[in-house]
Amino acid sequence: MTPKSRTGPGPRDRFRAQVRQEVKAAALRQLAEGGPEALSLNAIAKQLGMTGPALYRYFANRDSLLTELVIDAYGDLASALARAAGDTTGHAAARLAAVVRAYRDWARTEPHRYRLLFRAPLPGYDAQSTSLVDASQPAMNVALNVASALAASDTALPEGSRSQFGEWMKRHAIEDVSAAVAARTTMLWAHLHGLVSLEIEGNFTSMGIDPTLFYEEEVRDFVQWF
Amino acid sequence: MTPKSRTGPGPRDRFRAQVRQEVKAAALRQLAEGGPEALSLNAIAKQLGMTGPALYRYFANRDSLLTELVIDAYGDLASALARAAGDTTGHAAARLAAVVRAYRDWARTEPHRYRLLFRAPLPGYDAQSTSLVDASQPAMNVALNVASALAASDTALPEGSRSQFGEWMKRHAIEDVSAAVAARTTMLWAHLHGLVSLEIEGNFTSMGIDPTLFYEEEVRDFVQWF
DNA sequence: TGTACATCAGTGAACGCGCGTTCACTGATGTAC
DNA sequence: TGTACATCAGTGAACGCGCGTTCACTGATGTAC
Repeated sequence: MTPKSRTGPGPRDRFRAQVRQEVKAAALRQLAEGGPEALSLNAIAKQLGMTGPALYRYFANRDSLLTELVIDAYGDLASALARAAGDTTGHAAARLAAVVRAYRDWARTEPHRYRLLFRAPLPGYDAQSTSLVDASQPAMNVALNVASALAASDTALPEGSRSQFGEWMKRHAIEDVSAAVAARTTMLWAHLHGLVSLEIEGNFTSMGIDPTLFYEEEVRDFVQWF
Repeated sequence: MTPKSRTGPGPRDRFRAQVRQEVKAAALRQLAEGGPEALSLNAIAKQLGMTGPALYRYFANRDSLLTELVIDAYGDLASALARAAGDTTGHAAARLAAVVRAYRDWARTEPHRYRLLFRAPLPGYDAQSTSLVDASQPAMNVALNVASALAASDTALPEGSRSQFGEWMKRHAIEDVSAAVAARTTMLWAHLHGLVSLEIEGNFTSMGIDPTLFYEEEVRDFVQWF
């Protein structure tokens, strides 16, 4: 039952919201140190000077905390990409390059959150649930829009792919993007994901190689494709 | 102290070797079901009808079992790639395509082992230790050799990359491969890793898209690069 | 060939630890009259 | 403005579980003479 006449959150609500944020911040600190399986409610509580059960006032259980972290991370990534796209003026290719670099930079700055997004974090945790797939959409949309500006006309694409991407776009209400651009952007994303995940796991470092040039090459390849 | 005059393993040695294999097989079964953090010595022992401490007769500890699984997996992947390269006759591009498909197929058949290779499996486990980097080399060599057959002449490559890859090859005693081919093959590998890891985590499935065509495109792109 | 001995696979108990989660409760805080 | 009440954050104990690892031991197996 809500209070008689009240608009906006009361002091208790604000307190709740703030503690929720602190819990999430502590959780991220743990992820940064120990990987997804190191996320422990008891340890988080201890870090905040509370006992374990207190957290159940703020999150239903461990999985919903994890889910919220994933959704936050998707939102954060999308913001970073959108900022890069918006900050850059000039040719669409330059904007795409900025988005690509922003993708890489975000992952390098917060590798633990990147891992949270793109690998099944825990046994039994469904990383492809509808809500999570939806949460990933905004970031993808940034890339799609910039890519669309690069290639107005619909280029060649095998019929199978055309219909598959067409369905996908219809399902996510994506308009003003051709199936060819969607397919090509997905491929770009896969390429970037390959580079980024090898980079943050230290594979290039152990080879003694700086992957920076690879990212620039991606952009050139992408542009030439149309 | 070794027995007086004996060549080859005795019955006890053979028994040991067999149990070791059974332990590893049980471990892989567990990985297939629960992910890397689900690998439990006690659970493995139970599956083999033994008690936990018995495993310490066969492996020093959990980490060395894990390491052995990783090394086995690298060997297995290298075999699969070499088989694909050897089975295919004809133009070098066809052989490369076969290797690419073999890479994908191996990952699809054994996603849990693929994950074991290309992500930091556990907090505190050093996936980039020297022995593991060495173990990964044979698989890379298969790709390098096939790629080399495709492009004999040394094409353009930024100076920074040229020297970095030159050093890398010197360190791993890789000969008859140009720095440009090494760089390009590394890029191909990163691309494939991106596709494969998204595929085995279910990202394409959740998009309703069959990534098969993407792999074929990789090969075409690679060949055209020279 | 038979017997004594060394080897070593496997057990069972124990150590110390951490996990997520539930439950009944205390005590402070904000709210309504 | 003051008092009674409802709300609800947080505690502490408990449940049941699993983990890796050590240790002293039993008992079977292979080996040497």
